Amino acid sequence: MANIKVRFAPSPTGWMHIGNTRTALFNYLWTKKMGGTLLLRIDDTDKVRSKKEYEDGIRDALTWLGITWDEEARQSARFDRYNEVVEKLKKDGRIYACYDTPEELEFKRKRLLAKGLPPIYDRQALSYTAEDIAKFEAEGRKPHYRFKLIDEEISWNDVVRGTCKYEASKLSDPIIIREDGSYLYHLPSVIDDVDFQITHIVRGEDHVTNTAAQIQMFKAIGDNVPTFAHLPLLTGKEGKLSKRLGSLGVRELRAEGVEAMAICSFLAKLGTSEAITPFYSLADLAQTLDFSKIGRSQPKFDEEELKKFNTHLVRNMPYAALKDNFGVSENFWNEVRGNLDKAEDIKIWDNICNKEITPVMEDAAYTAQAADMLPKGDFNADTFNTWINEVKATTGRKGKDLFHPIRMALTAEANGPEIKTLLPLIGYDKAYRRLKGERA
RNA sequence: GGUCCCAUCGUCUAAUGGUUAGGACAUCGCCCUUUCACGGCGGUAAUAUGGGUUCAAAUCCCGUUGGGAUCACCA
Repeated sequence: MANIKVRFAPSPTGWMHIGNTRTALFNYLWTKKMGGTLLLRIDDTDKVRSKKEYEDGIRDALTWLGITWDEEARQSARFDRYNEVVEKLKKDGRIYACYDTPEELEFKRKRLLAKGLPPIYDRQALSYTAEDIAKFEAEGRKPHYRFKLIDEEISWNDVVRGTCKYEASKLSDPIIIREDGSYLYHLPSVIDDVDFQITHIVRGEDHVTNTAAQIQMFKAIGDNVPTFAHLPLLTGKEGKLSKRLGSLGVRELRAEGVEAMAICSFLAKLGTSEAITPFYSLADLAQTLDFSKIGRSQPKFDEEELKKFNTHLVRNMPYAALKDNFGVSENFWNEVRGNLDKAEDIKIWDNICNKEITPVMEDAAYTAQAADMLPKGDFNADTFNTWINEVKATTGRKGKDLFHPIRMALTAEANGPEIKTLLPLIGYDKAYRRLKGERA
Protein backbone atom coordinates (compact mmCIF):
# COMPACT_ATOMS: atom_id res chain seq x y z
CA MET A 1 0.00 0.00 0.00
CA ALA A 2 2.57 2.50 -1.13
CA ASN A 3 2.01 6.24 -1.29
CA ILE A 4 -1.35 6.57 0.27
CA LYS A 5 -2.99 9.92 -0.06
CA VAL A 6 -6.05 10.99 1.84
CA ARG A 7 -8.01 14.17 2.27
CA PHE A 8 -9.99 15.99 4.88
CA ALA A 9 -12.67 18.00 3.12
CA PRO A 10 -14.64 20.25 5.44
CA SER A 11 -17.08 22.77 4.12
CA PRO A 12 -16.56 26.13 5.77
CA THR A 13 -20.17 26.43 6.81
CA GLY A 14 -19.64 25.86 10.50
CA TRP A 15 -17.09 25.39 13.27
CA MET A 16 -15.00 22.30 13.87
CA HIS A 17 -16.89 19.93 16.09
CA ILE A 18 -16.28 16.53 17.54
CA GLY A 19 -17.58 14.62 14.51
CA ASN A 20 -15.46 16.57 12.05
CA THR A 21 -12.47 16.27 14.28
CA ARG A 22 -12.77 12.54 14.40
CA THR A 23 -12.77 12.30 10.61
CA ALA A 24 -9.82 14.66 10.31
CA LEU A 25 -7.97 12.76 13.02
CA PHE A 26 -8.36 9.34 11.43
CA ASN A 27 -7.17 10.68 8.10
CA TYR A 28 -4.21 12.35 9.74
CA LEU A 29 -3.22 9.42 11.94
CA TRP A 30 -3.33 7.12 9.01
CA THR A 31 -0.98 9.24 6.91
CA LYS A 32 1.37 9.40 9.87
CA LYS A 33 1.32 5.68 10.34
CA MET A 34 1.62 4.82 6.66
CA GLY A 35 3.81 7.70 5.59
CA GLY A 36 1.16 9.13 3.30
CA THR A 37 0.07 12.66 2.56
CA LEU A 38 -2.95 14.59 3.70
CA LEU A 39 -4.78 17.11 1.56
CA LEU A 40 -6.89 19.75 3.25
CA ARG A 41 -9.63 20.53 0.80
CA ILE A 42 -11.95 23.40 1.46
CA ASP A 43 -15.33 22.37 0.05
CA ASP A 44 -16.72 25.82 -0.52
CA THR A 45 -19.02 25.24 -3.47
CA ASP A 46 -21.87 26.70 -1.48
CA LYS A 47 -21.07 30.37 -1.84
CA VAL A 48 -23.94 31.49 0.31
CA ARG A 49 -23.18 29.45 3.37
CA SER A 50 -19.39 29.34 3.17
CA LYS A 51 -17.66 31.91 5.36
CA LYS A 52 -14.06 32.95 5.76
CA GLU A 53 -14.48 32.99 9.50
CA TYR A 54 -15.46 29.33 9.55
CA GLU A 55 -12.56 28.44 7.32
CA ASP A 56 -10.17 30.22 9.68
CA GLY A 57 -11.86 28.49 12.57
CA ILE A 58 -11.28 25.10 11.00
CA ARG A 59 -7.61 25.83 10.38
CA ASP A 60 -7.15 27.12 13.91
CA ALA A 61 -8.82 24.07 15.40
CA LEU A 62 -6.76 21.66 13.31
CA THR A 63 -3.56 23.48 14.17
CA TRP A 64 -4.36 23.53 17.85
CA LEU A 65 -5.15 19.82 17.74
CA GLY A 66 -1.79 19.21 16.11
CA ILE A 67 -3.29 17.97 12.87
CA THR A 68 -1.12 19.23 10.06
CA TRP A 69 -1.65 18.83 6.35
CA ASP A 70 0.71 18.54 3.41
CA GLU A 71 -1.33 20.07 0.62
CA GLU A 72 -4.26 22.33 0.26
CA ALA A 73 -6.99 22.86 -2.31
CA ARG A 74 -10.10 24.94 -2.63
CA GLN A 75 -13.10 23.91 -4.67
CA SER A 76 -14.17 27.43 -5.51
CA ALA A 77 -10.91 27.81 -7.45
CA ARG A 78 -11.59 24.82 -9.63
CA PHE A 79 -14.87 25.57 -11.36
CA ASP A 80 -13.22 25.66 -14.80
CA ARG A 81 -12.05 22.13 -14.33
CA TYR A 82 -15.48 21.03 -13.14
CA ASN A 83 -17.08 22.65 -16.19
CA GLU A 84 -14.71 20.73 -18.41
CA VAL A 85 -15.67 17.42 -16.87
CA VAL A 86 -19.34 18.30 -17.01
CA GLU A 87 -19.09 18.95 -20.75
CA LYS A 88 -17.58 15.55 -21.26
CA LEU A 89 -20.18 13.87 -19.11
CA LYS A 90 -22.98 15.66 -20.94
CA LYS A 91 -21.60 14.33 -24.22
CA ASP A 92 -21.50 10.88 -22.71
CA GLY A 93 -25.12 11.19 -21.72
CA ARG A 94 -24.36 10.94 -18.02
CA ILE A 95 -25.56 14.42 -17.15
CA TYR A 96 -29.01 15.66 -18.06
CA ALA A 97 -30.99 18.83 -17.64
CA CYS A 98 -34.12 18.97 -15.48
CA TYR A 99 -36.68 21.73 -15.26
CA ASP A 100 -38.62 20.71 -12.17
CA THR A 101 -38.96 23.45 -9.60
CA PRO A 102 -38.05 22.71 -6.00
CA GLU A 103 -41.73 22.88 -5.20
CA GLU A 104 -42.58 20.29 -7.83
CA LEU A 105 -39.86 17.98 -6.57
CA GLU A 106 -41.01 18.42 -3.01
CA PHE A 107 -44.54 17.58 -4.07
CA LYS A 108 -43.45 14.46 -5.90
CA ARG A 109 -41.41 13.34 -2.93
CA LYS A 110 -44.27 13.76 -0.54
CA ARG A 111 -46.63 11.90 -2.81
CA LEU A 112 -44.30 8.95 -3.17
CA LEU A 113 -43.67 8.84 0.54
CA ALA A 114 -47.40 8.97 1.23
CA LYS A 115 -47.86 5.98 -1.05
CA GLY A 116 -45.17 4.12 0.86
CA LEU A 117 -42.79 4.36 -2.06
CA PRO A 118 -39.17 5.44 -1.88
CA PRO A 119 -38.86 9.12 -2.83
CA ILE A 120 -36.68 8.58 -5.85
CA TYR A 121 -36.59 11.00 -8.76
CA ASP A 122 -38.78 9.70 -11.58
CA ARG A 123 -36.44 10.76 -14.41
CA GLN A 124 -39.22 12.60 -16.16
CA ALA A 125 -36.57 14.92 -17.57
CA LEU A 126 -35.19 12.10 -19.66
CA SER A 127 -38.36 12.06 -21.72
CA TYR A 128 -38.70 15.80 -22.37
CA THR A 129 -39.54 16.63 -25.97
CA ALA A 130 -38.02 19.61 -27.77
CA GLU A 131 -41.37 21.35 -27.26
CA ASP A 132 -41.29 20.72 -23.51
CA ILE A 133 -37.90 22.30 -23.26
CA ALA A 134 -38.85 25.25 -25.42
CA LYS A 135 -41.88 25.77 -23.22
CA PHE A 136 -39.82 25.69 -20.00
CA GLU A 137 -37.33 28.13 -21.47
CA ALA A 138 -40.14 30.39 -22.61
CA GLU A 139 -41.42 30.37 -19.02
CA GLY A 140 -38.03 31.60 -17.97
CA ARG A 141 -37.16 28.36 -16.17
CA LYS A 142 -33.51 27.51 -15.81
CA PRO A 143 -32.37 23.90 -15.75
CA HIS A 144 -30.55 22.11 -12.99
CA TYR A 145 -28.56 19.02 -13.83
CA ARG A 146 -28.52 15.47 -12.62
CA PHE A 147 -26.01 12.68 -12.92
CA LYS A 148 -27.58 9.63 -14.52
CA LEU A 149 -26.97 6.47 -12.58
CA ILE A 150 -26.55 3.29 -14.58
CA ASP A 151 -28.94 0.63 -13.40
CA GLU A 152 -26.61 -1.96 -11.98
CA GLU A 153 -25.31 -3.29 -8.73
CA ILE A 154 -22.64 -1.11 -7.18
CA SER A 155 -20.30 -2.72 -4.73
CA TRP A 156 -17.07 -1.97 -2.98
CA ASN A 157 -14.94 -3.42 -0.28
CA ASP A 158 -15.03 -1.00 2.62
CA VAL A 159 -12.08 -0.94 5.00
CA VAL A 160 -14.36 -0.87 8.03
CA ARG A 161 -17.68 -2.18 6.71
CA GLY A 162 -16.51 -5.01 4.51
CA THR A 163 -18.38 -5.69 1.30
CA CYS A 164 -21.05 -3.10 0.56
CA LYS A 165 -23.66 -3.48 -2.15
CA TYR A 166 -26.24 -1.12 -3.53
CA GLU A 167 -28.74 -1.41 -6.32
CA ALA A 168 -28.48 1.78 -8.37
CA SER A 169 -32.18 1.62 -9.21
CA LYS A 170 -32.95 2.26 -5.54
CA LEU A 171 -31.05 5.53 -5.63
CA SER A 172 -32.02 8.95 -6.98
CA ASP A 173 -29.95 10.49 -9.74
CA PRO A 174 -28.06 13.09 -7.72
CA ILE A 175 -28.45 16.73 -8.65
CA ILE A 176 -24.98 18.05 -9.32
CA ILE A 177 -25.59 21.57 -10.64
CA ARG A 178 -28.12 23.96 -9.22
CA GLU A 179 -30.51 26.07 -11.21
CA ASP A 180 -28.19 29.05 -10.71
CA GLY A 181 -25.31 27.09 -12.23
CA SER A 182 -23.44 26.49 -8.99
CA TYR A 183 -22.08 23.09 -8.06
CA LEU A 184 -23.29 20.71 -5.43
CA TYR A 185 -20.99 18.51 -3.44
CA HIS A 186 -21.09 15.15 -5.23
CA LEU A 187 -19.33 15.66 -8.53
CA PRO A 188 -16.65 18.23 -7.59
CA SER A 189 -15.64 15.97 -4.75
CA VAL A 190 -15.11 13.09 -7.14
CA ILE A 191 -13.27 15.24 -9.69
CA ASP A 192 -10.94 16.47 -6.97
CA ASP A 193 -10.34 13.00 -5.64
CA VAL A 194 -9.36 11.95 -9.15
CA ASP A 195 -7.22 15.00 -9.92
CA PHE A 196 -5.43 14.98 -6.57
CA GLN A 197 -4.96 11.24 -6.81
CA ILE A 198 -6.62 10.41 -3.55
CA THR A 199 -6.10 6.74 -2.80
CA HIS A 200 -8.29 6.35 0.28
CA ILE A 201 -11.40 8.15 1.40
CA VAL A 202 -11.97 8.05 5.14
CA ARG A 203 -15.24 9.68 6.13
CA GLY A 204 -18.40 9.22 8.18
CA GLU A 205 -20.95 6.52 7.63
CA ASP A 206 -23.48 9.14 6.62
CA HIS A 207 -21.76 9.06 3.23
CA VAL A 208 -22.29 5.41 2.34
CA THR A 209 -25.11 5.95 -0.11
CA ASN A 210 -23.21 8.88 -1.61
CA THR A 211 -20.36 6.49 -2.11
CA ALA A 212 -22.54 4.23 -4.22
CA ALA A 213 -23.45 7.10 -6.54
CA GLN A 214 -19.94 8.50 -6.50
CA ILE A 215 -18.40 5.21 -7.53
CA GLN A 216 -20.33 5.53 -10.77
CA MET A 217 -18.95 9.05 -11.14
CA PHE A 218 -15.40 7.82 -10.63
CA LYS A 219 -15.96 5.25 -13.31
CA ALA A 220 -17.54 7.78 -15.65
CA ILE A 221 -14.53 10.09 -15.32
CA GLY A 222 -11.71 7.62 -15.29
CA ASP A 223 -11.08 4.23 -13.97
CA ASN A 224 -9.53 4.71 -10.58
CA VAL A 225 -11.92 4.23 -7.72
CA PRO A 226 -10.30 4.93 -4.37
CA THR A 227 -10.64 2.67 -1.38
CA PHE A 228 -13.31 3.70 1.11
CA ALA A 229 -13.43 3.57 4.88
CA HIS A 230 -16.68 4.66 6.47
CA LEU A 231 -16.47 5.33 10.18
CA PRO A 232 -19.58 4.65 12.29
CA LEU A 233 -21.17 7.89 13.40
CA LEU A 234 -20.95 9.04 16.98
CA THR A 235 -24.21 9.37 18.85
CA GLY A 236 -25.01 11.57 21.80
CA LYS A 237 -25.80 10.51 25.31
CA GLU A 238 -29.49 10.09 24.69
CA GLY A 239 -28.98 8.32 21.41
CA LYS A 240 -29.38 11.51 19.46
CA LEU A 241 -27.14 11.98 16.53
CA SER A 242 -24.20 14.24 17.07
CA LYS A 243 -23.15 14.93 13.57
CA ARG A 244 -22.27 18.20 11.99
CA LEU A 245 -23.72 21.36 13.43
CA GLY A 246 -25.27 21.41 16.80
CA SER A 247 -22.69 19.16 18.28
CA LEU A 248 -19.85 20.02 20.52
CA GLY A 249 -17.31 22.51 19.21
CA VAL A 250 -13.57 22.19 19.50
CA ARG A 251 -13.33 25.83 20.51
CA GLU A 252 -15.65 25.30 23.46
CA LEU A 253 -13.71 22.27 24.64
CA ARG A 254 -10.46 24.16 24.36
CA ALA A 255 -11.87 27.06 26.32
CA GLU A 256 -12.91 24.66 29.05
CA GLY A 257 -9.36 23.45 29.46
CA VAL A 258 -9.64 20.18 27.57
CA GLU A 259 -6.24 19.24 26.16
CA ALA A 260 -5.86 18.64 22.43
CA MET A 261 -4.30 15.27 23.14
CA ALA A 262 -7.22 14.36 25.38
CA ILE A 263 -9.60 14.97 22.50
CA CYS A 264 -7.41 13.07 20.07
CA SER A 265 -6.68 10.13 22.37
CA PHE A 266 -10.35 9.86 23.24
CA LEU A 267 -11.69 10.08 19.70
CA ALA A 268 -9.10 7.74 18.28
CA LYS A 269 -10.01 4.96 20.70
CA LEU A 270 -13.73 5.48 21.27
CA GLY A 271 -15.63 2.74 19.49
CA THR A 272 -12.57 0.56 19.08
CA SER A 273 -11.65 -2.55 20.98
CA GLU A 274 -8.75 -0.74 22.57
CA ALA A 275 -8.89 0.96 25.94
CA ILE A 276 -9.01 4.74 25.97
CA THR A 277 -5.67 5.70 27.47
CA PRO A 278 -3.74 8.96 27.46
CA PHE A 279 -1.38 9.58 24.58
CA TYR A 280 0.89 12.58 24.69
CA SER A 281 1.80 12.81 21.05
CA LEU A 282 -0.05 12.21 17.82
CA ALA A 283 2.96 10.32 16.52
CA ASP A 284 2.58 7.75 19.30
CA LEU A 285 -1.15 7.63 18.80
CA ALA A 286 -0.73 7.11 15.06
CA GLN A 287 1.33 3.99 15.61
CA THR A 288 -1.62 2.38 17.36
CA LEU A 289 -4.16 3.11 14.63
CA ASP A 290 -5.77 -0.03 13.31
CA PHE A 291 -8.92 0.06 11.21
CA SER A 292 -9.64 -3.55 11.97
CA LYS A 293 -10.21 -2.57 15.60
CA ILE A 294 -12.99 -0.17 14.77
CA GLY A 295 -16.41 -1.59 15.60
CA ARG A 296 -19.38 -1.23 13.32
CA SER A 297 -21.90 -0.02 15.86
CA GLN A 298 -22.25 3.61 16.81
CA PRO A 299 -20.41 4.60 19.94
CA LYS A 300 -21.91 7.08 22.34
CA PHE A 301 -19.90 10.21 22.82
CA ASP A 302 -20.27 11.63 26.30
CA GLU A 303 -18.78 15.04 26.98
CA GLU A 304 -18.55 14.30 30.69
CA GLU A 305 -16.47 11.21 30.01
CA LEU A 306 -14.16 13.23 27.83
CA LYS A 307 -13.69 15.73 30.64
CA LYS A 308 -12.99 13.02 33.19
CA PHE A 309 -10.51 11.53 30.80
CA ASN A 310 -8.92 14.92 30.32
CA THR A 311 -8.39 15.24 34.06
CA HIS A 312 -6.83 11.81 34.13
CA LEU A 313 -4.56 12.74 31.23
CA VAL A 314 -3.46 16.00 32.85
CA ARG A 315 -2.64 14.36 36.17
CA ASN A 316 -0.33 11.93 34.43
CA MET A 317 1.09 14.36 31.92
CA PRO A 318 4.87 14.47 31.62
CA TYR A 319 6.34 17.94 31.82
CA ALA A 320 7.72 17.53 28.30
CA ALA A 321 4.22 17.06 26.92
CA LEU A 322 3.05 20.40 28.27
CA LYS A 323 2.34 22.87 25.48
CA ASP A 324 2.42 25.75 27.88
CA ASN A 325 4.35 25.21 31.08
CA PHE A 326 2.88 28.37 32.63
CA GLY A 327 6.36 29.33 33.76
CA VAL A 328 6.76 26.51 36.26
CA SER A 329 9.68 24.13 36.61
CA GLU A 330 9.57 20.44 35.86
CA ASN A 331 9.97 19.60 39.52
CA PHE A 332 7.11 21.89 40.45
CA TRP A 333 4.85 20.37 37.80
CA ASN A 334 5.58 16.85 38.97
CA GLU A 335 4.88 17.69 42.60
CA VAL A 336 1.54 19.31 41.89
CA ARG A 337 0.08 17.76 38.73
CA GLY A 338 -1.67 14.93 40.60
CA ASN A 339 -4.03 17.50 42.09
CA LEU A 340 -4.97 19.36 38.94
CA ASP A 341 -8.23 19.24 37.06
CA LYS A 342 -6.95 21.24 34.12
CA ALA A 343 -3.36 22.01 33.15
CA GLU A 344 -3.83 25.72 33.67
CA ASP A 345 -4.78 25.11 37.29
CA ILE A 346 -1.05 24.85 37.85
CA LYS A 347 -1.18 28.65 37.97
CA ILE A 348 -3.18 28.48 41.16
CA TRP A 349 -0.40 26.52 42.85
CA ASP A 350 2.33 28.59 41.29
CA ASN A 351 0.61 31.53 42.84
CA ILE A 352 0.41 29.88 46.23
CA CYS A 353 4.03 28.78 46.23
CA ASN A 354 5.73 31.61 44.41
CA LYS A 355 3.53 34.68 44.57
CA GLU A 356 1.52 36.47 47.22
CA ILE A 357 -1.67 35.20 48.77
CA THR A 358 -3.81 36.26 51.69
CA PRO A 359 -3.91 33.43 54.23
CA VAL A 360 -7.20 32.20 55.60
CA MET A 361 -7.00 32.32 59.37
CA GLU A 362 -9.09 29.65 61.04
CA ASP A 363 -7.24 29.80 64.32
CA ALA A 364 -4.81 32.72 64.36
CA ALA A 365 -3.41 32.10 67.83
CA TYR A 366 -2.64 28.48 67.05
CA THR A 367 -0.99 29.05 63.66
CA ALA A 368 1.04 31.93 65.09
CA GLN A 369 2.31 29.58 67.79
CA ALA A 370 3.10 26.97 65.13
CA ALA A 371 4.96 29.60 63.09
CA ASP A 372 7.42 30.11 65.92
CA MET A 373 8.25 26.42 65.91
CA LEU A 374 9.08 26.41 62.18
CA PRO A 375 12.63 25.16 61.64
CA LYS A 376 14.92 27.92 60.42
CA GLY A 377 16.84 27.66 57.20
CA ASP A 378 16.11 25.75 54.01
CA PHE A 379 13.17 23.40 53.98
CA ASN A 380 13.43 19.89 52.68
CA ALA A 381 11.21 16.82 52.39
CA ASP A 382 11.57 16.04 56.09
CA THR A 383 10.94 19.51 57.39
CA PHE A 384 7.22 19.04 57.72
CA ASN A 385 7.42 15.90 59.81
CA THR A 386 9.94 17.38 62.20
CA TRP A 387 7.90 20.51 62.57
CA ILE A 388 4.45 18.98 62.85
CA ASN A 389 5.64 16.54 65.49
CA GLU A 390 6.86 19.39 67.59
CA VAL A 391 3.61 21.29 67.08
CA LYS A 392 1.65 18.21 68.00
CA ALA A 393 3.67 17.61 71.14
CA THR A 394 3.52 21.22 72.22
CA THR A 395 -0.14 21.92 71.58
CA GLY A 396 -1.59 18.48 72.14
CA ARG A 397 -3.65 18.89 68.98
CA LYS A 398 -4.31 16.10 66.56
CA GLY A 399 -6.20 15.25 63.39
CA LYS A 400 -8.12 17.96 61.65
CA ASP A 401 -7.50 20.56 64.40
CA LEU A 402 -3.81 20.07 63.95
CA PHE A 403 -3.66 20.24 60.17
CA HIS A 404 -6.52 22.20 58.81
CA PRO A 405 -5.74 25.65 60.24
CA ILE A 406 -2.18 25.23 59.00
CA ARG A 407 -3.26 24.23 55.49
CA MET A 408 -5.65 27.16 55.29
CA ALA A 409 -3.07 29.65 56.52
CA LEU A 410 -0.40 28.30 54.21
CA THR A 411 -2.44 27.86 51.03
CA ALA A 412 -5.86 29.42 51.57
CA GLU A 413 -7.22 26.25 49.97
CA ALA A 414 -9.01 23.42 51.75
CA ASN A 415 -7.59 20.79 49.42
CA GLY A 416 -4.36 20.31 47.56
CA PRO A 417 -1.06 18.51 47.49
CA GLU A 418 0.42 17.30 50.74
CA ILE A 419 1.74 20.08 52.96
CA LYS A 420 4.85 17.98 53.21
CA THR A 421 5.63 18.58 49.55
CA LEU A 422 4.27 22.09 49.50
CA LEU A 423 6.29 23.40 52.43
CA PRO A 424 9.70 23.31 50.71
CA LEU A 425 8.09 24.94 47.69
CA ILE A 426 6.67 27.77 49.78
CA GLY A 427 9.79 28.34 51.84
CA TYR A 428 10.39 29.60 55.37
CA ASP A 429 9.70 33.25 54.85
CA LYS A 430 6.26 32.98 53.24
CA ALA A 431 5.25 30.13 55.52
CA TYR A 432 6.17 32.07 58.64
CA ARG A 433 4.37 35.22 57.58
CA ARG A 434 1.24 33.41 56.41
CA LEU A 435 0.99 31.49 59.67
CA LYS A 436 1.19 34.84 61.41
CA GLY A 437 -1.73 36.02 59.28
CA GLU A 438 0.18 38.29 56.94
CA ARG A 439 -0.30 38.51 53.23
CA ALA A 440 2.82 36.95 51.77
C1' G B 1 -42.19 3.78 3.61
C1' G B 2 -37.58 1.80 0.31
C1' U B 3 -32.42 0.75 0.88
C1' C B 4 -28.25 0.02 4.08
C1' C B 5 -26.04 -0.66 8.94
C1' C B 6 -26.16 -1.98 14.10
C1' A B 7 -27.71 -4.83 18.99
C1' U B 8 -22.62 -8.55 25.00
C1' C B 9 -21.74 -5.30 32.10
C1' G B 10 -23.84 1.92 33.12
C1' U B 11 -20.14 3.01 28.71
C1' C B 12 -16.37 1.26 24.80
C1' U B 13 -15.60 -3.59 23.62
C1' A B 14 -13.19 -9.23 23.59
C1' A B 15 -14.69 -14.04 22.92
C1' U B 16 -14.72 -15.95 14.46
C1' G B 17 -19.78 -23.39 17.41
C1' G B 18 -17.50 -25.98 23.35
C1' U B 19 -14.66 -19.87 28.10
C1' U B 20 -16.20 -19.92 35.47
C1' A B 21 -18.57 -14.79 28.94
C1' G B 22 -12.45 -11.58 29.34
C1' G B 23 -10.54 -6.40 29.48
C1' A B 24 -10.79 -1.00 29.85
C1' C B 25 -13.51 3.40 31.72
C1' A B 26 -17.18 4.56 35.33
C1' U B 27 -19.00 2.83 40.11
C1' C B 28 -18.34 0.51 45.03
C1' G B 29 -14.92 -1.39 48.97
C1' C B 30 -9.99 -1.81 51.08
C1' C B 31 -4.75 -0.16 51.37
C1' C B 32 -1.59 4.19 51.02
C1' U B 33 -2.20 9.25 52.65
C1' U B 34 -3.23 13.11 59.61
C1' U B 35 -6.80 17.04 53.44
C1' C B 36 -8.45 16.44 48.16
C1' A B 37 -6.08 13.65 44.93
C1' C B 38 -2.29 10.26 42.58
C1' G B 39 -1.08 5.24 43.13
C1' G B 40 -1.91 -0.15 44.61
C1' C B 41 -5.45 -4.28 45.54
C1' G B 42 -10.32 -6.29 45.21
C1' G B 43 -15.87 -6.44 44.36
C1' U B 44 -20.74 -5.55 41.80
C1' A B 45 -22.27 -5.70 36.83
C1' A B 46 -23.90 -8.05 30.27
C1' U B 47 -25.14 -11.84 25.63
C1' A B 48 -32.69 -7.27 23.55
C1' U B 49 -36.66 -10.98 22.23
C1' G B 50 -39.15 -15.46 19.81
C1' G B 51 -38.24 -19.51 16.81
C1' G B 52 -35.01 -22.79 14.30
C1' U B 53 -30.00 -25.62 12.89
C1' U B 54 -26.58 -28.48 16.18
C1' C B 55 -24.41 -33.30 20.84
C1' A B 56 -23.32 -28.06 21.87
C1' A B 57 -25.29 -21.10 20.03
C1' A B 58 -23.27 -14.66 22.53
C1' U B 59 -21.46 -16.89 18.00
C1' C B 60 -25.02 -19.71 12.20
C1' C B 61 -30.35 -18.96 9.90
C1' C B 62 -35.41 -16.67 10.09
C1' G B 63 -38.89 -13.47 12.51
C1' U B 64 -39.87 -9.55 16.21
C1' U B 65 -38.45 -5.31 18.86
C1' G B 66 -35.23 -1.29 19.37
C1' G B 67 -31.47 2.22 17.50
C1' G B 68 -28.92 4.77 13.44
C1' A B 69 -27.88 6.38 8.34
C1' U B 70 -29.76 7.77 3.67
C1' C B 71 -33.57 8.79 0.08
C1' A B 72 -31.88 17.80 -0.23
C1' C B 73 -31.19 22.61 -5.93
C1' C B 74 -26.56 20.65 2.42
C1' A B 75 -21.77 18.58 2.72
